[in-house]
Amino acid sequence: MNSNTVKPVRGRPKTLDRDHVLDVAMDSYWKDNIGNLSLNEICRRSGVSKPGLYREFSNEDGLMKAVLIRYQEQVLEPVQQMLNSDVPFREALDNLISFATSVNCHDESPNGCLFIKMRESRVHLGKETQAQIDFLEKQGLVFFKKWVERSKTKGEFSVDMSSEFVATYIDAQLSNASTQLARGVAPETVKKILLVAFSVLE
Amino acid sequence: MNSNTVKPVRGRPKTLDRDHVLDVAMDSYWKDNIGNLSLNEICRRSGVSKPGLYREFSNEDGLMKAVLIRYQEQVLEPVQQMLNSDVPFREALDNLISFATSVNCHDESPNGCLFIKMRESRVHLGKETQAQIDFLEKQGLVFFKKWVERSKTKGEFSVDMSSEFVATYIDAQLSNASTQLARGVAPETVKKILLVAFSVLE
DNA sequence: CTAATTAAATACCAGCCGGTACAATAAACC
DNA sequence: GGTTTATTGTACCGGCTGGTATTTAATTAG
Repeated sequence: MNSNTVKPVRGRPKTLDRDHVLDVAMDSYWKDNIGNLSLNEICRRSGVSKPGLYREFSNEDGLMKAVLIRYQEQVLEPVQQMLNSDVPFREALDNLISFATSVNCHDESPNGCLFIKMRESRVHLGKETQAQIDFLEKQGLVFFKKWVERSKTKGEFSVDMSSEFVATYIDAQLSNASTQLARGVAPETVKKILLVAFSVLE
Repeated sequence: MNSNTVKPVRGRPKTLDRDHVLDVAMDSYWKDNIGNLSLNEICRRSGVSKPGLYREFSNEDGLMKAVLIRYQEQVLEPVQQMLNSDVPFREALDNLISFATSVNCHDESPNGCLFIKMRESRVHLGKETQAQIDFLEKQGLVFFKKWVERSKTKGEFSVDMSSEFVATYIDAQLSNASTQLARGVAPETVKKILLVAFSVLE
Protein backbone atom coordinates (compact mmCIF):
# COMPACT_ATOMS: atom_id res chain seq x y z
CA MET A 1 0.00 0.00 0.00
CA ASN A 2 2.76 2.44 0.93
CA SER A 3 4.16 3.34 -2.42
CA ASN A 4 6.29 6.19 -1.14
CA THR A 5 9.02 3.80 -0.09
CA VAL A 6 10.20 4.98 3.30
CA LYS A 7 13.44 6.90 3.12
CA PRO A 8 14.41 8.54 6.45
CA VAL A 9 17.38 10.31 4.91
CA ARG A 10 19.31 13.49 4.72
CA GLY A 11 18.25 16.05 2.17
CA ARG A 12 15.19 18.20 1.74
CA PRO A 13 12.06 16.28 2.71
CA LYS A 14 10.01 15.00 -0.20
CA THR A 15 6.64 16.64 -0.70
CA LEU A 16 5.69 14.91 -3.96
CA ASP A 17 2.76 12.58 -3.37
CA ARG A 18 3.44 9.61 -5.63
CA ASP A 19 0.06 8.00 -5.06
CA HIS A 20 -1.76 11.21 -5.84
CA VAL A 21 0.12 11.64 -9.09
CA LEU A 22 -0.61 8.05 -10.03
CA ASP A 23 -4.30 8.52 -9.24
CA VAL A 24 -4.48 11.61 -11.39
CA ALA A 25 -2.52 9.97 -14.20
CA MET A 26 -4.64 6.82 -14.09
CA ASP A 27 -7.85 8.81 -14.27
CA SER A 28 -6.45 10.92 -17.07
CA TYR A 29 -5.26 8.02 -19.21
CA TRP A 30 -8.57 6.33 -18.55
CA LYS A 31 -10.78 9.17 -19.64
CA ASP A 32 -8.75 10.99 -22.25
CA ASN A 33 -7.02 10.05 -25.44
CA ILE A 34 -3.76 8.53 -24.26
CA GLY A 35 -1.87 9.69 -27.31
CA ASN A 36 -2.95 13.30 -26.91
CA LEU A 37 -2.50 13.50 -23.17
CA SER A 38 0.73 15.29 -22.40
CA LEU A 39 2.95 15.10 -19.39
CA ASN A 40 2.46 18.84 -19.04
CA GLU A 41 -1.25 18.27 -18.63
CA ILE A 42 -0.72 15.58 -16.01
CA CYS A 43 1.60 17.94 -14.16
CA ARG A 44 -1.06 20.65 -14.27
CA ARG A 45 -3.79 18.31 -13.04
CA SER A 46 -1.74 16.81 -10.25
CA GLY A 47 -0.13 20.07 -9.19
CA VAL A 48 3.36 18.70 -9.62
CA SER A 49 6.24 20.36 -11.43
CA LYS A 50 7.59 18.66 -14.51
CA PRO A 51 11.09 17.98 -13.17
CA GLY A 52 9.42 16.55 -10.08
CA LEU A 53 7.49 14.11 -12.17
CA TYR A 54 10.57 13.15 -14.15
CA ARG A 55 12.55 12.57 -10.97
CA GLU A 56 9.87 10.21 -9.70
CA PHE A 57 9.07 8.27 -12.89
CA SER A 58 12.11 8.87 -15.12
CA ASN A 59 9.96 9.60 -18.16
CA GLU A 60 6.56 9.14 -19.73
CA ASP A 61 7.22 5.44 -20.20
CA GLY A 62 7.97 5.00 -16.50
CA LEU A 63 4.82 6.83 -15.49
CA MET A 64 2.64 4.69 -17.74
CA LYS A 65 4.18 1.50 -16.45
CA ALA A 66 3.57 2.65 -12.88
CA VAL A 67 -0.02 3.48 -13.76
CA LEU A 68 -0.52 0.01 -15.23
CA ILE A 69 0.87 -1.65 -12.13
CA ARG A 70 -1.46 0.43 -9.98
CA TYR A 71 -4.40 -0.45 -12.20
CA GLN A 72 -3.59 -4.13 -11.89
CA GLU A 73 -3.49 -3.86 -8.10
CA GLN A 74 -6.62 -1.78 -7.74
CA VAL A 75 -8.91 -3.08 -10.47
CA LEU A 76 -7.72 -6.28 -12.10
CA GLU A 77 -6.61 -8.22 -9.04
CA PRO A 78 -10.06 -8.39 -7.39
CA VAL A 79 -11.46 -9.89 -10.57
CA GLN A 80 -8.71 -12.47 -10.75
CA GLN A 81 -9.29 -13.37 -7.12
CA MET A 82 -12.96 -13.88 -7.93
CA LEU A 83 -11.95 -16.29 -10.70
CA ASN A 84 -9.66 -18.10 -8.29
CA SER A 85 -12.44 -18.63 -5.79
CA ASP A 86 -14.79 -21.57 -6.04
CA VAL A 87 -17.69 -19.69 -7.55
CA PRO A 88 -19.58 -21.85 -10.08
CA PHE A 89 -18.62 -21.26 -13.70
CA ARG A 90 -21.85 -19.66 -14.80
CA GLU A 91 -21.91 -17.37 -11.80
CA ALA A 92 -18.30 -16.34 -12.33
CA LEU A 93 -19.11 -15.64 -15.95
CA ASP A 94 -21.99 -13.41 -14.88
CA ASN A 95 -19.68 -11.63 -12.47
CA LEU A 96 -17.26 -11.08 -15.33
CA ILE A 97 -20.03 -9.58 -17.44
CA SER A 98 -21.11 -7.31 -14.61
CA PHE A 99 -17.56 -6.21 -14.08
CA ALA A 100 -16.95 -5.56 -17.76
CA THR A 101 -20.12 -3.53 -18.25
CA SER A 102 -19.92 -1.43 -15.11
CA VAL A 103 -16.39 -0.15 -15.15
CA ASN A 104 -16.80 3.57 -14.99
CA CYS A 105 -13.83 5.50 -13.70
CA HIS A 106 -15.52 7.17 -10.78
CA ASP A 107 -17.90 9.50 -12.54
CA GLU A 108 -19.28 10.02 -16.06
CA SER A 109 -17.39 9.97 -19.37
CA PRO A 110 -16.11 7.09 -21.47
CA ASN A 111 -15.78 3.80 -19.65
CA GLY A 112 -14.09 0.53 -20.37
CA CYS A 113 -10.97 -1.13 -19.05
CA LEU A 114 -7.80 0.95 -18.92
CA PHE A 115 -5.60 -2.08 -19.50
CA ILE A 116 -7.48 -2.98 -22.66
CA LYS A 117 -7.42 0.62 -23.78
CA MET A 118 -3.65 0.73 -23.36
CA ARG A 119 -3.22 -2.66 -24.99
CA GLU A 120 -4.98 -1.35 -28.06
CA SER A 121 -2.49 1.47 -28.43
CA ARG A 122 0.37 -0.74 -27.37
CA VAL A 123 2.55 -0.11 -30.43
CA HIS A 124 2.63 3.61 -29.77
CA LEU A 125 3.73 3.35 -26.14
CA GLY A 126 7.15 3.04 -24.56
CA LYS A 127 9.13 -0.15 -24.11
CA GLU A 128 8.57 -0.52 -20.38
CA THR A 129 4.86 0.03 -20.81
CA GLN A 130 4.73 -2.49 -23.63
CA ALA A 131 6.47 -5.07 -21.49
CA GLN A 132 4.01 -4.46 -18.66
CA ILE A 133 1.09 -4.80 -21.07
CA ASP A 134 2.48 -8.07 -22.36
CA PHE A 135 2.93 -9.33 -18.82
CA LEU A 136 -0.62 -8.45 -17.81
CA GLU A 137 -2.04 -9.97 -20.99
CA LYS A 138 -0.20 -13.22 -20.47
CA GLN A 139 -1.15 -13.30 -16.81
CA GLY A 140 -4.81 -12.69 -17.64
CA LEU A 141 -4.90 -15.47 -20.20
CA VAL A 142 -3.33 -17.85 -17.71
CA PHE A 143 -5.98 -16.96 -15.15
CA PHE A 144 -8.77 -17.56 -17.64
CA LYS A 145 -7.25 -20.83 -18.75
CA LYS A 146 -6.79 -22.17 -15.25
CA TRP A 147 -10.31 -21.11 -14.37
CA VAL A 148 -11.74 -22.97 -17.37
CA GLU A 149 -9.68 -26.05 -16.62
CA ARG A 150 -10.87 -26.05 -13.04
CA SER A 151 -14.45 -25.71 -14.21
CA LYS A 152 -13.96 -28.61 -16.59
CA THR A 153 -12.76 -30.89 -13.82
CA LYS A 154 -15.74 -29.76 -11.74
CA GLY A 155 -17.99 -30.75 -14.61
CA GLU A 156 -19.37 -27.24 -14.99
CA PHE A 157 -17.95 -26.77 -18.45
CA SER A 158 -18.68 -29.36 -21.09
CA VAL A 159 -18.16 -27.56 -24.39
CA ASP A 160 -15.57 -29.19 -26.61
CA MET A 161 -12.99 -26.42 -26.87
CA SER A 162 -9.44 -26.22 -25.64
CA SER A 163 -9.07 -24.23 -22.44
CA GLU A 164 -6.46 -22.18 -24.25
CA PHE A 165 -8.93 -21.13 -26.92
CA VAL A 166 -11.74 -20.45 -24.47
CA ALA A 167 -9.39 -18.14 -22.59
CA THR A 168 -8.60 -16.33 -25.83
CA TYR A 169 -12.27 -16.13 -26.69
CA ILE A 170 -13.27 -14.68 -23.33
CA ASP A 171 -10.43 -12.20 -23.53
CA ALA A 172 -11.55 -11.15 -26.99
CA GLN A 173 -15.18 -10.67 -25.95
CA LEU A 174 -14.26 -8.69 -22.86
CA SER A 175 -11.97 -6.53 -24.95
CA ASN A 176 -14.79 -5.96 -27.36
CA ALA A 177 -17.07 -4.91 -24.51
CA SER A 178 -14.49 -2.48 -23.20
CA THR A 179 -13.93 -0.96 -26.62
CA GLN A 180 -17.65 -0.53 -27.15
CA LEU A 181 -18.14 1.13 -23.78
CA ALA A 182 -15.28 3.49 -24.55
CA ARG A 183 -16.99 4.32 -27.84
CA GLY A 184 -20.15 5.23 -25.99
CA VAL A 185 -22.31 2.19 -26.72
CA ALA A 186 -25.02 1.76 -24.10
CA PRO A 187 -23.97 -0.63 -21.29
CA GLU A 188 -27.21 -2.62 -21.67
CA THR A 189 -26.41 -3.23 -25.33
CA VAL A 190 -22.88 -4.30 -24.48
CA LYS A 191 -24.25 -6.63 -21.84
CA LYS A 192 -26.67 -8.25 -24.27
CA ILE A 193 -23.88 -8.81 -26.77
CA LEU A 194 -21.71 -10.40 -24.10
CA LEU A 195 -24.54 -12.67 -23.00
CA VAL A 196 -25.05 -13.91 -26.54
CA ALA A 197 -21.33 -14.27 -27.19
CA PHE A 198 -20.86 -16.26 -23.98
CA SER A 199 -23.94 -18.40 -24.61
CA VAL A 200 -21.73 -20.67 -26.71
CA LEU A 201 -19.86 -21.63 -23.53
CA GLU A 202 -22.66 -23.71 -22.06
CA MET B 1 -14.43 7.88 -60.57
CA ASN B 2 -13.11 11.28 -61.66
CA SER B 3 -12.57 13.01 -58.36
CA ASN B 4 -10.74 15.96 -59.85
CA THR B 5 -14.02 17.61 -60.79
CA VAL B 6 -13.52 19.02 -64.26
CA LYS B 7 -12.91 22.75 -64.21
CA PRO B 8 -11.99 24.14 -67.62
CA VAL B 9 -11.11 27.54 -66.24
CA ARG B 10 -8.85 30.48 -66.37
CA GLY B 11 -5.89 30.53 -64.02
CA ARG B 12 -2.79 28.43 -63.58
CA PRO B 13 -3.50 24.77 -64.36
CA LYS B 14 -3.88 22.52 -61.34
CA THR B 15 -1.13 19.97 -60.83
CA LEU B 16 -2.29 18.60 -57.45
CA ASP B 17 -3.42 15.00 -57.83
CA ARG B 18 -6.37 14.70 -55.45
CA ASP B 19 -6.66 10.94 -55.84
CA HIS B 20 -2.99 10.43 -55.15
CA VAL B 21 -3.17 12.51 -51.98
CA LEU B 22 -6.22 10.56 -50.85
CA ASP B 23 -4.48 7.25 -51.55
CA VAL B 24 -1.47 8.30 -49.52
CA ALA B 25 -3.63 9.67 -46.70
CA MET B 26 -5.81 6.56 -46.60
CA ASP B 27 -2.79 4.29 -46.42
CA SER B 28 -1.25 6.49 -43.75
CA TYR B 29 -4.31 6.65 -41.53
CA TRP B 30 -4.72 2.92 -42.01
CA LYS B 31 -1.23 1.93 -40.99
CA ASP B 32 -0.18 4.60 -38.53
CA ASN B 33 -1.57 6.01 -35.35
CA ILE B 34 -4.21 8.44 -36.57
CA GLY B 35 -3.72 10.76 -33.62
CA ASN B 36 0.03 11.06 -34.15
CA LEU B 37 -0.07 11.38 -37.91
CA SER B 38 0.40 15.00 -38.86
CA LEU B 39 -0.66 16.86 -41.96
CA ASN B 40 2.98 17.73 -42.43
CA GLU B 41 3.77 14.06 -42.69
CA ILE B 42 1.00 13.46 -45.21
CA CYS B 43 2.31 16.38 -47.25
CA ARG B 44 5.79 14.89 -47.17
CA ARG B 45 4.56 11.44 -48.19
CA SER B 46 2.35 12.68 -50.99
CA GLY B 47 4.77 15.31 -52.27
CA VAL B 48 2.26 18.10 -51.89
CA SER B 49 2.81 21.46 -50.23
CA LYS B 50 0.84 22.25 -47.14
CA PRO B 51 -1.10 25.20 -48.57
CA GLY B 52 -1.91 23.00 -51.54
CA LEU B 53 -3.42 20.41 -49.28
CA TYR B 54 -5.39 23.04 -47.38
CA ARG B 55 -6.73 24.52 -50.61
CA GLU B 56 -8.00 21.11 -51.66
CA PHE B 57 -9.41 19.83 -48.36
CA SER B 58 -9.88 22.98 -46.24
CA ASN B 59 -8.34 21.38 -43.16
CA GLU B 60 -7.51 18.12 -41.46
CA ASP B 61 -11.17 17.41 -40.84
CA GLY B 62 -11.97 17.79 -44.54
CA LEU B 63 -9.17 15.45 -45.51
CA MET B 64 -10.30 12.77 -43.10
CA LYS B 65 -13.87 13.00 -44.31
CA ALA B 66 -12.68 12.68 -47.90
CA VAL B 67 -10.59 9.67 -46.95
CA LEU B 68 -13.60 8.03 -45.31
CA ILE B 69 -15.74 8.60 -48.38
CA ARG B 70 -13.02 7.06 -50.54
CA TYR B 71 -12.73 4.10 -48.18
CA GLN B 72 -16.47 3.54 -48.36
CA GLU B 73 -16.36 3.55 -52.17
CA GLN B 74 -13.32 1.35 -52.51
CA VAL B 75 -13.61 -1.12 -49.65
CA LEU B 76 -16.98 -1.10 -47.94
CA GLU B 77 -19.28 -0.87 -50.93
CA PRO B 78 -18.25 -4.23 -52.47
CA VAL B 79 -19.06 -5.92 -49.19
CA GLN B 80 -22.45 -4.26 -48.98
CA GLN B 81 -23.18 -5.32 -52.53
CA MET B 82 -22.33 -8.88 -51.59
CA LEU B 83 -24.86 -8.66 -48.76
CA ASN B 84 -27.43 -7.27 -51.16
CA SER B 85 -27.00 -10.18 -53.54
CA ASP B 86 -28.90 -13.41 -53.10
CA VAL B 87 -26.06 -15.37 -51.56
CA PRO B 88 -27.31 -17.80 -48.89
CA PHE B 89 -26.99 -16.52 -45.33
CA ARG B 90 -24.31 -18.94 -44.18
CA GLU B 91 -22.25 -18.29 -47.30
CA ALA B 92 -22.57 -14.53 -46.91
CA LEU B 93 -21.50 -14.88 -43.30
CA ASP B 94 -18.43 -16.82 -44.39
CA ASN B 95 -17.69 -14.13 -46.94
CA LEU B 96 -17.93 -11.55 -44.17
CA ILE B 97 -15.49 -13.51 -42.06
CA SER B 98 -13.07 -13.84 -44.95
CA PHE B 99 -13.33 -10.15 -45.63
CA ALA B 100 -12.84 -9.19 -42.01
CA THR B 101 -9.79 -11.39 -41.52
CA SER B 102 -8.00 -10.61 -44.76
CA VAL B 103 -8.08 -6.84 -44.88
CA ASN B 104 -4.46 -5.92 -45.20
CA CYS B 105 -3.75 -2.53 -46.68
CA HIS B 106 -1.66 -3.66 -49.61
CA ASP B 107 1.40 -4.97 -47.89
CA GLU B 108 2.50 -5.88 -44.35
CA SER B 109 1.86 -3.95 -41.12
CA PRO B 110 -1.24 -3.71 -38.96
CA ASN B 111 -4.48 -4.69 -40.60
CA GLY B 112 -8.10 -4.22 -39.76
CA CYS B 113 -10.80 -1.96 -41.11
CA LEU B 114 -10.01 1.72 -41.43
CA PHE B 115 -13.60 2.73 -40.78
CA ILE B 116 -13.67 0.80 -37.52
CA LYS B 117 -10.31 2.20 -36.56
CA MET B 118 -11.56 5.72 -37.11
CA ARG B 119 -14.82 4.99 -35.35
CA GLU B 120 -12.87 3.96 -32.27
CA SER B 121 -11.12 7.30 -32.12
CA ARG B 122 -14.25 9.15 -33.16
CA VAL B 123 -14.35 11.53 -30.21
CA HIS B 124 -10.93 12.92 -31.04
CA LEU B 125 -11.68 13.68 -34.68
CA GLY B 126 -13.23 16.68 -36.38
CA LYS B 127 -16.94 17.37 -36.73
CA GLU B 128 -17.21 16.54 -40.43
CA THR B 129 -15.34 13.30 -39.90
CA GLN B 130 -17.56 12.40 -36.97
CA ALA B 131 -20.65 13.02 -39.06
CA GLN B 132 -19.29 10.81 -41.82
CA ILE B 133 -18.48 8.07 -39.32
CA ASP B 134 -22.00 8.26 -37.91
CA PHE B 135 -23.44 8.06 -41.40
CA LEU B 136 -21.36 5.03 -42.34
CA GLU B 137 -22.18 3.30 -39.07
CA LYS B 138 -25.90 3.85 -39.49
CA GLN B 139 -25.73 2.75 -43.11
CA GLY B 140 -23.83 -0.38 -42.18
CA LEU B 141 -26.32 -1.36 -39.50
CA VAL B 142 -29.18 -0.85 -41.94
CA PHE B 143 -27.48 -3.12 -44.47
CA PHE B 144 -26.95 -5.82 -41.87
CA LYS B 145 -30.52 -5.53 -40.64
CA LYS B 146 -32.05 -5.75 -44.11
CA TRP B 147 -29.83 -8.69 -44.92
CA VAL B 148 -30.95 -10.53 -41.80
CA GLU B 149 -34.60 -9.76 -42.48
CA ARG B 150 -34.28 -11.03 -46.03
CA SER B 151 -32.62 -14.19 -44.76
CA LYS B 152 -35.45 -14.66 -42.27
CA THR B 153 -38.11 -14.50 -44.97
CA LYS B 154 -36.03 -16.95 -47.02
CA GLY B 155 -36.06 -19.27 -44.01
CA GLU B 156 -32.27 -19.29 -43.76
CA PHE B 157 -32.24 -17.67 -40.36
CA SER B 158 -34.31 -19.14 -37.58
CA VAL B 159 -32.73 -17.86 -34.39
CA ASP B 160 -35.10 -15.92 -32.18
CA MET B 161 -33.44 -12.52 -32.11
CA SER B 162 -34.55 -9.19 -33.46
CA SER B 163 -32.94 -8.27 -36.76
CA GLU B 164 -31.89 -5.04 -35.11
CA PHE B 165 -29.96 -6.84 -32.41
CA VAL B 166 -28.39 -9.32 -34.80
CA ALA B 167 -27.14 -6.40 -36.86
CA THR B 168 -25.62 -4.86 -33.73
CA TYR B 169 -24.10 -8.20 -32.76
CA ILE B 170 -22.51 -8.74 -36.15
CA ASP B 171 -21.18 -5.21 -36.16
CA ALA B 172 -19.70 -5.74 -32.71
CA GLN B 173 -17.98 -8.99 -33.65
CA LEU B 174 -16.56 -7.57 -36.87
CA SER B 175 -15.30 -4.56 -34.94
CA ASN B 176 -13.67 -6.87 -32.48
CA ALA B 177 -11.97 -8.76 -35.29
CA SER B 178 -10.67 -5.55 -36.80
CA THR B 179 -9.33 -4.34 -33.47
CA GLN B 180 -7.61 -7.62 -32.84
CA LEU B 181 -5.97 -7.65 -36.26
CA ALA B 182 -4.78 -4.09 -35.68
CA ARG B 183 -3.29 -5.26 -32.40
CA GLY B 184 -1.36 -7.96 -34.18
CA VAL B 185 -3.41 -11.02 -33.27
CA ALA B 186 -2.93 -13.83 -35.78
CA PRO B 187 -5.62 -13.82 -38.49
CA GLU B 188 -6.31 -17.54 -37.94
CA THR B 189 -7.05 -16.85 -34.27
CA VAL B 190 -9.34 -13.98 -35.17
CA LYS B 191 -11.10 -16.21 -37.67
CA LYS B 192 -11.67 -18.93 -35.09
CA ILE B 193 -13.12 -16.41 -32.67
CA LEU B 194 -15.46 -15.07 -35.34
CA LEU B 195 -16.59 -18.57 -36.23
CA VAL B 196 -17.47 -19.33 -32.63
CA ALA B 197 -19.12 -15.96 -32.07
CA PHE B 198 -21.21 -16.39 -35.21
CA SER B 199 -22.12 -19.98 -34.39
CA VAL B 200 -24.96 -18.64 -32.26
CA LEU B 201 -26.61 -17.39 -35.45
CA GLU B 202 -27.61 -20.80 -36.75
C1' DC C 1 0.95 43.47 -74.86
C1' DT C 2 -1.52 44.04 -70.16
C1' DA C 3 -4.85 42.66 -66.80
C1' DA C 4 -7.20 39.16 -64.44
C1' DT C 5 -7.41 34.75 -62.47
C1' DT C 6 -5.96 30.71 -60.30
C1' DA C 7 -2.56 27.59 -58.20
C1' DA C 8 2.15 27.06 -56.69
C1' DA C 9 5.52 26.87 -52.72
C1' DT C 10 8.44 29.38 -49.25
C1' DA C 11 8.59 30.96 -45.09
C1' DC C 12 6.45 32.08 -41.30
C1' DC C 13 3.09 32.13 -36.93
C1' DA C 14 1.72 30.94 -32.02
C1' DG C 15 1.28 27.05 -29.28
C1' DC C 16 2.30 22.90 -27.73
C1' DC C 17 5.41 18.80 -26.83
C1' DG C 18 9.07 15.74 -24.10
C1' DG C 19 12.85 16.67 -21.63
C1' DT C 20 16.57 19.29 -18.83
C1' DA C 21 20.04 23.04 -16.63
C1' DC C 22 20.18 25.26 -12.88
C1' DA C 23 19.65 27.92 -8.79
C1' DA C 24 17.01 28.04 -4.60
C1' DT C 25 15.53 25.56 -0.51
C1' DA C 26 15.30 22.46 3.41
C1' DA C 27 16.76 19.04 6.00
C1' DA C 28 20.90 16.10 8.48
C1' DC C 29 25.74 15.67 9.61
C1' DC C 30 29.90 17.60 11.68
C1' DG D 1 28.27 27.80 12.08
C1' DG D 2 29.35 25.48 7.54
C1' DT D 3 29.16 21.41 4.44
C1' DT D 4 26.64 17.76 2.36
C1' DT D 5 22.69 15.70 0.49
C1' DA D 6 18.36 15.64 -1.66
C1' DT D 7 14.03 17.91 -3.59
C1' DT D 8 12.10 21.85 -5.24
C1' DG D 9 10.29 24.84 -9.22
C1' DT D 10 11.47 28.37 -12.88
C1' DA D 11 12.83 29.01 -17.07
C1' DC D 12 14.55 27.24 -20.91
C1' DC D 13 15.78 23.93 -25.21
C1' DG D 14 14.94 22.12 -30.01
C1' DG D 15 11.40 20.19 -32.56
C1' DC D 16 6.97 19.48 -34.14
C1' DT D 17 2.02 20.80 -34.74
C1' DG D 18 -2.21 22.94 -37.42
C1' DG D 19 -2.78 26.74 -40.01
C1' DT D 20 -1.72 31.05 -43.03
C1' DA D 21 0.29 35.53 -45.28
C1' DT D 22 2.68 36.34 -49.17
C1' DT D 23 5.06 36.13 -53.22
C1' DT D 24 5.77 33.85 -57.57
C1' DA D 25 4.32 31.18 -61.66
C1' DA D 26 1.16 29.75 -65.25
C1' DT D 27 -2.69 30.23 -67.71
C1' DT D 28 -6.89 32.87 -70.27
C1' DA D 29 -9.46 37.25 -71.63
C1' DG D 30 -9.40 41.36 -73.88
